[in-house]
Amino acid sequence: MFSKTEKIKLCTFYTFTQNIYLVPPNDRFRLKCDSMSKSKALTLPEFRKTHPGLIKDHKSLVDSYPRVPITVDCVIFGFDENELKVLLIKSDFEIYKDKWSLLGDFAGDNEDLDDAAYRVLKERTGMNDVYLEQVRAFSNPTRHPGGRVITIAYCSLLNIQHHKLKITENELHWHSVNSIKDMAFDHKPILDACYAWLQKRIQEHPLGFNLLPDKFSLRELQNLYEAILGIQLDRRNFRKKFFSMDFLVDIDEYEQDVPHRPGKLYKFNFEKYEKSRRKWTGIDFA
Amino acid sequence: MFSKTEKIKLCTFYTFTQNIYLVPPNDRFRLKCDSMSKSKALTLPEFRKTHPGLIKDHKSLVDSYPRVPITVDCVIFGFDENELKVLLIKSDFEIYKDKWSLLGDFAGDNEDLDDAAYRVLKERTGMNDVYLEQVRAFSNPTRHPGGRVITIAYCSLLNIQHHKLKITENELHWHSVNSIKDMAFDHKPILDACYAWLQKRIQEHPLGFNLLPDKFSLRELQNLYEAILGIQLDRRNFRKKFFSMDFLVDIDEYEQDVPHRPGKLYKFNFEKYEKSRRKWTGIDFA
DNA sequence: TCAAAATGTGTAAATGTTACACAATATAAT
DNA sequence: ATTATATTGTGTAACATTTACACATTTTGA
Repeated sequence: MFSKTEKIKLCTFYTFTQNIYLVPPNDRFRLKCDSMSKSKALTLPEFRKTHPGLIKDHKSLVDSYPRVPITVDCVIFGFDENELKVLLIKSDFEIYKDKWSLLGDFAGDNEDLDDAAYRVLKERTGMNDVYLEQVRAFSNPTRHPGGRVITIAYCSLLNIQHHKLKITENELHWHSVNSIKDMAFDHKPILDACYAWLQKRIQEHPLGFNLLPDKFSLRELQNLYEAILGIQLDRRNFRKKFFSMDFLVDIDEYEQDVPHRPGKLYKFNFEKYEKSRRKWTGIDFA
Repeated sequence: MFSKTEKIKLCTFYTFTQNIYLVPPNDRFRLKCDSMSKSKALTLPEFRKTHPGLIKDHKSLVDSYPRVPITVDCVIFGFDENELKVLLIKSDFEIYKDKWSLLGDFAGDNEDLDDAAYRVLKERTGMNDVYLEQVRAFSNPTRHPGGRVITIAYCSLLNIQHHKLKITENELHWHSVNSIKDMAFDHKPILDACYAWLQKRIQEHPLGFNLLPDKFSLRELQNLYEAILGIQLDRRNFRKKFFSMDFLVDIDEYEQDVPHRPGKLYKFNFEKYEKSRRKWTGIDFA
């Protein structure tokens, strides 16, 4: 990873450590043995004791594992009217009538979860070149009224204006993230987790560009950051910062149909970014 | 989350954005439709067309989902002899003879994944007050020779010297993280992912204290950071930084049995940290 | 008593962040 | 055409943080 003798700027290190927080071991991360639900199946150590011969047969071991229905749920974010939006669908379930739920589906028998999430995206939006990243698993045994289902949450970012975007089903709607009160299943906490994840991520990685058109003005970029982070930023400092990163390409075009002086349009230079990324010594947010 | 009108220091924001990187949509996050494995089961949209009546019955819907064996795998880190260590076990499987694997077990029928991971920790180490956090799911259909198994990776940090730590099974051993070449299953990439996760995390959160004894010297703390990040840090600046955070409690004790001037010992003040955390406006790495 | 090894401490230079104001440019209304 | 309106585009000084760096002190062990 890093050579032991290589020095890095403490700056980066410090800036992060200064914001350090810790979840005390007795709080969020406490042992939950007391409240643990008991499984009928043998644990692996038990299995090894009771089936000393079987352990070498990995197929029969796997066959002995309990099996759980697995779904993926996609939190699909878009940016429109200076608001962060999320694509939701009217719940299929009677008990969640009038509630909205995330776009999800079960994982196929031999399907990688990333593939399943891409499949959901493709089926629902028609788009196939979309930012997608796994966030985390939600596994509360009572999270689904139809029985035990584990879901893996994915966060997706797309340009709501993209010409390929086709929301055909009329039960699909974009919702302003801040206006959503409750949802079907545990989808509200899942959305919250993905939103918090996004807020953190766009400060470390230039994910935000996935929400914008190919060409964008700095005002749009700033609006995006302000909307997602829920803060206001100084225009001059914002511009200074992004220009100093030197990944914006001036394409010598201007906004059109705005009732004021039009701003310049830029593209994000992925290639340059990728190259310069490798040069960075020091801490690397891989 | 944040009030729209509330201003935050751009400082924090900038420091992060300057290290922004982006995974181009055509690379790591490209659509994988072409390589997708086909599932025999109907997808949810298909199901809704072919079973318009059934959709309201959530139990039969869930029953129609494919079921997958789920495991948790714990990457248990410790710190000893100025090296980051990980607790591994000799593989149970003939085909992985002489290879090491992570500590894992399947998830019980109605067991939350966090509970399953805590259970593994308790069974293997005897400890129950341990830092544990989910990292992510690994779901490659061919990752397990015994058939399709999805695993959720957890990262755990514990004090290797803790009096409650009891490694009873003699097939368990601590390994220097940097010395591990290959492992059973896909456990090496899982370990790598958790190590990268940890490197990032200890710069944002004071997780590192979980690896140290209750009382520690600043030299130990610095050794910890240097070992995990693989870098060297300036001693004076390191001390200055941690003192300025003001979460270290001087307990007026000193190292013993060291062949040189003994250093002062400190504790980490969790409570003070928790309190001051709430005061922070601006970006919050929740 | 001395050598060895580590602890403990402060400051100046460099860098990064913040706060802030006014001219320039386009549209819309008159 | 002229003017009002709205927004873009730009620089600098004060402040805060980070970095680089050296020597006296304390203990052990020879």
